[in-house]
Parts: sequence; C-alpha cells; structure tokens
Amino acid sequence: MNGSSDDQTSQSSPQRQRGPAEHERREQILTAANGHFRHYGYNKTTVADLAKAIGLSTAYIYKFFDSKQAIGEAVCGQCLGSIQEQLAAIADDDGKPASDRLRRIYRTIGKLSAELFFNDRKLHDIVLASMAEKWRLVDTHEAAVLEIIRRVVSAGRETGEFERKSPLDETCEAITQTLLPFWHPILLEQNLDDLDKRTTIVANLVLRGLSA
Amino acid sequence: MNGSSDDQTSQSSPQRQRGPAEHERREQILTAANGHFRHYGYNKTTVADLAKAIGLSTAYIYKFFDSKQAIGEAVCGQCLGSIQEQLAAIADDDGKPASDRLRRIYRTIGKLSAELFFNDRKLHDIVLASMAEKWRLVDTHEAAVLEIIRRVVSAGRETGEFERKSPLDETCEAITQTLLPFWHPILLEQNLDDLDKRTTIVANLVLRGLSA
DNA sequence: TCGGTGACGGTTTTGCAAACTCGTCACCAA
DNA sequence: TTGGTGACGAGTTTGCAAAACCGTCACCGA
Repeated sequence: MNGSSDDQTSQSSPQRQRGPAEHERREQILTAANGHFRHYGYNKTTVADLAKAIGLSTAYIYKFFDSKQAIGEAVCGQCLGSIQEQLAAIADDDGKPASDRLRRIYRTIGKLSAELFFNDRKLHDIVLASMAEKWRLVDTHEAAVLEIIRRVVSAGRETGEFERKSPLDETCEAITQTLLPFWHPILLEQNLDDLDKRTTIVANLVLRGLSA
Repeated sequence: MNGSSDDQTSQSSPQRQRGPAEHERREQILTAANGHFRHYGYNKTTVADLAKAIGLSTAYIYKFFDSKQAIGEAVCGQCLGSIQEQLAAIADDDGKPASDRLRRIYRTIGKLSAELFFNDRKLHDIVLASMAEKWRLVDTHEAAVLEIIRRVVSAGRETGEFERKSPLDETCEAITQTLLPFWHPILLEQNLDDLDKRTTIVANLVLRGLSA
C-alpha cells in the first residue's frame, strides 16, 4: 500500500554538448541512432548496438554525447527542427496574406506532427520516452513555434491585416496554446480523427479574433 | 527486437450498467471505491478490498458493476460530473454577459481540473489508468463541455453580443478544442505553470473572435 | 424473486536472481 | 593533443515460478 509515485525528473539542464561540435563521428552516431531508433525503437536500441554498427567502442560514443538520452534528444531535435523549418517557410512567404499563412500553419503543424509520430511507427516510443522523462525538447519546440507565430502576426499587423490593439506577446502566446492539441504527441495519439477539420475550424476562430 | 506495441483497447462500449440502478449497495460500493481510490490509489485497490470494507463478497459487487473498470469510470464520472455542474451554473447565469461567462468558464475549468487531478494526489493514478486504457469518459466529458459552450455562445448570439455569421457548430467545436489544454490531465500534468494566465489570454483571443 | 456467497479458471502482478546496459576511468597509440 | 579502447561498478531490465486478482457460475436462504 505504498505510494506509486516515481519522481525521477531527469531534466538534463547543462545542455552543453560534449566533444567537438562538427565532427564526422558525431554525424555517424546520429545517423546510426536515427536508423536504429526507427527500426528497433528507442528502448531496444543499446548504445553498444550503435557502437557496433559504426565499428567503435561504446566508450568513444561518450566522448560526443553525455548520455543515451542526449543522443535521443539530438535525433528528436532534428525531426522537430525539420518541422520548424517547414513552418518557418510558410510563415515567411511574404507573397501571401498573413491570414492564409496562419491558416496553413495550423493545418501543416497537424499534418507534419501526425506523420512524424505515427507514420514512422517505430519512432513512436522515443516520444513516449521523451514524455516519461521530462525532456526540454517539448519546451524548445513550443518556443520555436511561438517565435514563428510571432513573425506571422507581426507581419499581419504591419500590413494592417490584423488588429493592433491587443498585446502582441499575449496574443501570440494564446495562439500557441490553441496550437498545442495539434502537435502534442499524446493528444495527437488520443485523437487523430478529423485532424484536418479541427485545425481548420480553430484557425477560423482565431483568425476572426485577429482580423482588423 | 520485437515491437513494443500493446494494443489492448478495452473501450467498454455496452455502457448499460448491471443490476438495479438505484440501490443502497451501489452507493455503498461507490463511496467505498471513492475513499479507497483516493487513499491507496486505483491500482492498489482490489475489488476484494472494497468488498471487505463494506462487508460483502466480491461476487456481489459484480451484481452491480461489470468490472473494476466500470467502478473506476463511475467514480471518475462523478468527479467530472461535478465539474460539469459548476460550469453549467456559470453558463446559465443569465445575469451576466455571455462574454463574462465564457471567460469564467475558461478560468474555472482550468482551476477545477487542476484541483481534481493534482490536489487529490492519489486520484492521479486513476487518471493514468483511464488514459492507458481508452475509457469513454474523456469523450463524454468533452461532449458535455461542448454542450455547455454551445449554450453560452447561443445566448451571446441571441442578445446580439456575439457575431452570428459563422456556423454555430463549428465555432463551438473550435472553442472546445482551445479548452482542451486546460482540462486534459496529461497536458495539465506537464504544464501547471501560469495556468490562470494562459486560460485568460486564450479566452481573450477567442472572445475577440466572437464579438459582434 | 431478491439478497447474497464460496469456490474456481484464466490472466495479471509480484519477487528475486541472472543477465544486461549505462556511463566512467585509466590507459594506449599515433 | 587527438583518436580510441577494455574493464568495471551501479543501476536496470529480463525470465520465470509463485501469489494475487478479476470475473463467472452454481448454489443457498428468505
């Protein structure tokens, strides 16, 4: 009858990576990790597996990464970074009205996130791992999305397309909040149905609130 | 190197409860379950524990509930029902403008949900259980919230406070989506900080989109 | 018929030792 | 100094038998 709480918050604060930043070996490790995590899953891949695949010892891998978790974060970071890039490309497409861009961001973040987490089925458990421990990745990603949103909203305000009275920071934060259900792995897992429709109607609602 | 997927969706569709609906024993079981789940947690409470506490056999308990899960759902349902009632009370307070009511609903759902899931610390793992299996409770709750939102928005449209052009259904669904991060147990767990502020700014954004 | 139970099969959880994994360190070679 | 490794301790997962739990059924008494 004891408590069932397992509070091991391995938050990984230091963040400064180990060893040389640009190094062939680092890329090799990341590539191997990417392949193995996708193929066998995160938990079933051991650091020794990666070492063997490259033809190194495990000890040497630790010259480049603090921990297995750090490798996982790097791989995840690349995936999320790719999403961020695609969103940024939409955000910075000055040819289109800001409202169109924002609408596209809603639909795209849902689509890309769903693909990332569930089409690549085996990557799914790295996500579970990253949630179970409390990796900083989620916060980082959220911050990046916030920044992208800010760019779009600012652009819309400058062209007079969006209202200018509400505080920019709060508005952008609020938009980011409404975006959460469309990229958060756990929410996505629980509700993949109608994703495209849901993103669209929320985008509509939000845009009504933004329009000048 | 096999898959790590455990697909046991115990969705519990039938829904029709067993035995007489209004019965002293049913209340007793629910009361005992409530106490035990809170005190010892859901997983560590056995049906035999409940039976012993009331002074019955386990077999008799199954005259009233299909399964332990059904008991858990009933207890959870009561808690969520209490939240729904409080939200409904706000929604139906005709003395105040609809925008005030909606704003209060945002803040209240966040506050009450956070209290339910985390102040009552031991109830926390019933939530984990209810997520791990895919109980219908979450959907039921979401549907109830949607209905409450619909009442407020309808009221606001009738008084001319809210715009009337957008489709009512879609708008209410969208609002419900934006509410999700403020009551979903897992999101709440991951981000309790600034809850009140976040609900407020999202409410502000949404209300700008609603105003006539 | 209503209120209630003991005993039982099939599945899940538990306990514990063996095997494995993570990450460090001292150390080697060019 | 840069590139690289074997060996090892602390902690974690695995395998499997024993115990516990869930849920059903036949049955009892008023």
